Amino acid sequence: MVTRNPARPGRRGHDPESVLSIAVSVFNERGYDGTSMEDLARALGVTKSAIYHHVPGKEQLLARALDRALDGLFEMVTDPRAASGPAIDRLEWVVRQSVRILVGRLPYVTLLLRVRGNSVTEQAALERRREFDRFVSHLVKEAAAEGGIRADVDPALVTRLLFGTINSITEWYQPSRGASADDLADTLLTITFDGLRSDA
Amino acid sequence: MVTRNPARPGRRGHDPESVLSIAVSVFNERGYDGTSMEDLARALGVTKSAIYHHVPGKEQLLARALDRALDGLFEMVTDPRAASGPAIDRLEWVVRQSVRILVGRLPYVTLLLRVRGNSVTEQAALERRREFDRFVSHLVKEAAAEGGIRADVDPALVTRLLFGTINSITEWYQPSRGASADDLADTLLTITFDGLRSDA
DNA sequence: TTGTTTACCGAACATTCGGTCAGTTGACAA
DNA sequence: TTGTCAACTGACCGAATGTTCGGTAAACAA
Repeated sequence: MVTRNPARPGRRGHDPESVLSIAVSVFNERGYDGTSMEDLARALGVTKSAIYHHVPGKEQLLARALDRALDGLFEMVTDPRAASGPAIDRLEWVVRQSVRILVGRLPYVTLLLRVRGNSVTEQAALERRREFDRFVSHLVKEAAAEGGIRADVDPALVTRLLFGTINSITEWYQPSRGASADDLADTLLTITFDGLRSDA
Repeated sequence: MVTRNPARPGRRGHDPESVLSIAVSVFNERGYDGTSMEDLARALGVTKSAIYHHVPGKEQLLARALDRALDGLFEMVTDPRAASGPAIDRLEWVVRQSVRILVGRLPYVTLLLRVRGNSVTEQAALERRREFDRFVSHLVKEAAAEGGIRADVDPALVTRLLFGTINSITEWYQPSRGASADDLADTLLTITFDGLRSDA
């Protein structure tokens, strides 16, 4: 049996992992459709054809990246901390955890949020994402029913705006500069749960 | 002098305006780079070459659409209602007005928010958008300095999250179903200014 | 009926696209 | 030194891309 050797023989250079991570960063700069295999090759410092030695093709590159984002989100759905306790507390945990995943897997989540369903790969990712949205939406409804969040706003609308706020982080966040994931989550929860206005 | 006659002679069919509006809706479905001139032709019910009778090319179509969104935003910057009074009130007005423009020019603003700078056209649009962001950012700083919004959060971060929330509306809003622009702005302001939590 | 204006078609264009393949290069182990 | 394995090159393919152009069809005015 051939086990993958970490220090394998042969020429050293790229492997599927490094190709993926560089490809995703280019996808996020120029957009998936706006990125050619030539663009990727240039960013990798190799020829176009070399990419096919590591990865079956462009769309597989996208599929692997999207799975990486979605797998993170679905770990949350099955976590016991999302299943018991007051809904408002579970919602807070899900929000905080979402920010953590978004920051921890920033390039992959960024790519996911820009998918529009142009291929079967993208449509499958969209469907998984919708499933996550339903999970969160249900949680917000519970929090509203338990009186944890204000009763004068539509829970479905709250869900959209709340996760719109979270997802917008991908538009500007840079891991090097700025706050950590936890600090960011703190600020976001303060604003969304207690409001911007002073006093209140 | 030749004035453009509204009921002009000749074969009736598309004009630059109808081409633009249909093109933008296709751009938003498939993404600008993911849309071919064939796609546009199919949506218009004509041949590829017919499009060039109305519009100089694909990129000009994008440029005109982006200007339509940006012109709306900059009308706000020069409005006297954004220049006098307590900063918190001006901020509230700008937020409400932003939602109105976003809803009123939904397809154009949606397109603008997805631009990443792949061409000079896109770069120019990004620069105008950054200028608008600076205007809003300054307003939030004023509101913080005047004590209108809470002092324990970074104004720059507040700006990003606040407009992240607003811009996320483009991800789901459908003019036919759901709330009007003003109702939507009311809910958004309630949540962002007073918070989700009940009581408070 | 004729002339003018506008909208459009169909064929072709140069270029770029994602992808294939046979062969070469370089690092390590034996 | 030789063999092996992975990484890579360069030439190439068919299809799709945005755009051009010469000619045509339809609506209106005269």
